Amino acid sequence: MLTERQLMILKAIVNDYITNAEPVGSRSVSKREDINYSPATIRNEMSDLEELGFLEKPHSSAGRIPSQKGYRYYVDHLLSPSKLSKRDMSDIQTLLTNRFNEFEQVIQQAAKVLSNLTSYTSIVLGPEVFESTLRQIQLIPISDNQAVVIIVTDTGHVENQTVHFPGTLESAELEKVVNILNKRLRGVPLVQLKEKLTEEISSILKQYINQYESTVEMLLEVFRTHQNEKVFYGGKTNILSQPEFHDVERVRNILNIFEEDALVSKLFRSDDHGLTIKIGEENHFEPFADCTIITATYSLDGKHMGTVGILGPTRMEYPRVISIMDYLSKDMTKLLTAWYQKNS
Amino acid sequence: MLTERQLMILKAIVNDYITNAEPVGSRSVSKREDINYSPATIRNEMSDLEELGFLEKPHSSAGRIPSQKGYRYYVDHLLSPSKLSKRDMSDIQTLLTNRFNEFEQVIQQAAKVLSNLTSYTSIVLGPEVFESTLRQIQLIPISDNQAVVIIVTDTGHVENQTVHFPGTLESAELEKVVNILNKRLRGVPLVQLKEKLTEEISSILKQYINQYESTVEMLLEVFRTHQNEKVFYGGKTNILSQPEFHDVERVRNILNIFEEDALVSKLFRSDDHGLTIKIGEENHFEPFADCTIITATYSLDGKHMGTVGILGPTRMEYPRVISIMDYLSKDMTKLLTAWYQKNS
DNA sequence: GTTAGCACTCTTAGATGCCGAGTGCTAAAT
DNA sequence: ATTTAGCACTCGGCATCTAAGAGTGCTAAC
Repeated sequence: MLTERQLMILKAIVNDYITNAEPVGSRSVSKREDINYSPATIRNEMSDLEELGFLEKPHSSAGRIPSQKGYRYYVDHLLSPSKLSKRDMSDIQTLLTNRFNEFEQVIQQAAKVLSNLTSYTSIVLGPEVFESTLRQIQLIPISDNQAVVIIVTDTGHVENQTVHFPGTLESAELEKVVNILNKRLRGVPLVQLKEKLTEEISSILKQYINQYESTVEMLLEVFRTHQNEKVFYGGKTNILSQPEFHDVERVRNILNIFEEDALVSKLFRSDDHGLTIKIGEENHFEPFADCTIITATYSLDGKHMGTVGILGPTRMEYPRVISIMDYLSKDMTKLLTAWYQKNS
Repeated sequence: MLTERQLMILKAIVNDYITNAEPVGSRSVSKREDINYSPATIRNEMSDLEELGFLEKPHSSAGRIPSQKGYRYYVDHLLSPSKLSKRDMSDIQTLLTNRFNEFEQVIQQAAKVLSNLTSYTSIVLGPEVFESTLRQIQLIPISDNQAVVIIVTDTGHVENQTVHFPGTLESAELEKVVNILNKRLRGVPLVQLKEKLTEEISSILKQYINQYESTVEMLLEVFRTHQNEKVFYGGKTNILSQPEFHDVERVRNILNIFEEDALVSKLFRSDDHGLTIKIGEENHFEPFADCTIITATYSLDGKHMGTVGILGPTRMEYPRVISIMDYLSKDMTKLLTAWYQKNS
């Protein structure tokens, strides 16, 4: 168990290191207003804190920096959540009062605001596909042998896809197909579409449609392509302005990750409601060994919808970022609810 | 006018510098098999070439490196186009034999192949909006007050957009609107849609549709949002592996540009048929002051469609990149033509 | 016209030494 | 029993110096 004084010192060191990015020495700790001990006393405590694993030394005659365990303890027990500044709040509000037609625009905006406010990199995941269900499906022929399939989900997400198309299918038949699909598939989760198609629909289609085989094949093709949830970024290169990421090689590794949306989506998805903080190796991902990821979820009727995330150095402005993320994710939930009521 | 020998030397220096990224000295030039002069002679010639502006010295006792003018001369007069290796050709072919439904998939793939083969960053611009015309427009209501508008262009590009929608419009009326639009707007360049709508269509709609005002407004909204041509990237971070871009600040400037598709599209668009090479300041864009951009266009029936581009250091493997770009752009044209014939 | 020779320049890498920040320990002060 | 002052010690960072090496430019000889 840490003593009161050790807590004060640990907190002081983390705060100091977060803002200055430089090892903190005993002298500078002892100079703080709320701490009235001599450097020597601080030194002894720091030595103990190091032994306990909360601090570490870059080298023998430097100050101390927080270890991963130190950050973790700080986040769990020491952190005093900062009040959002008026400015920050109004920035977020501005974003959310913008007119928008598609929910994606909000998500996009959210990513932008988040990275601007924090100067870290933001990642916002759109509604997760496997959660959403089909609201409507449409087939529009655009040439002799091509058609566009439009899928609208219950979350208002619209997706289109061009497919090869049995040219011989007549428009009357086509309409029949669309009607059957809409009747039978409305409300079905996207991930189950394929299954449902083979099990139920295909036999029904057989009754009504001549070209049923090629039609089913086409639909399978549509449903197969696993529609990944979209990923939106803000401030991809912000990480470059952090002093600990001045090494080109390391930066490259991280930037490359952003090119693979599927991977990013896996790394950042969070299913916990509320805030999740993963520090350094807690991410279980080598390139993020000295990064912290903070995620929060936004939801609809208590149903988890998507994730907003921040990627920064472990030396992150935790209090500020946490407040911002909390505020933003809650506002997104509100906005989403309002939007959904209006358009459902 | 440069002498034969000066040409040889200039060429040798550029080639050497391109591969080794280090200033070239007189000794190493004189060691080349095709050059049989002593270092001293080479030195004199190099001194002359410097005076003429084709070479420069990083500092007084280093070798020479090509100046921008030197690269330009090299590209214009000295460059011997390299035969594509079997391997490269087959890589490109593989890409182009992939099945694909949308032309965008080819473009995406092209960007990937291009960056893989060259290890520079590739930028491929999709068909330019202001060139393409409307083939078909569709309106699909998806809720009481929302609809999806689908626009299909003559190039097979499909675009969807969600709009607010006068809820009172009945489906019979809706159909009428769609019919009128398709009849009147087919073949009209996308950029002229707005104009055409206000000048012609709106009065026609007035005759048939009750809710004509809000409908026109909605359509204007759709046509207003300038649908930017899409930009596809390959190897965004490749630039980081070039030794001349090991400075984080400069790299950041360049990477940030990639976040603004509109800007990239402006910088890389090329209207010339064939290959364009812009070296350093020829780009008239400060962050690209030591970059070379090579672009080539792909087309359809001789009509310019889009651009493939490469961004690398001025010290670029010109012969190889040029061959690859030439080959790829021609193949894309071929593929596009075939695809278009099949699907028009 | 070409080249060998040589003095000169300038970068780079290592070595050296010093400064300052910071520690750890001990012994004195509270 | 804490706390603190004092002091020796450590180590990175910085500036200075040196030697090596690569390359040039000039001159004089071929």
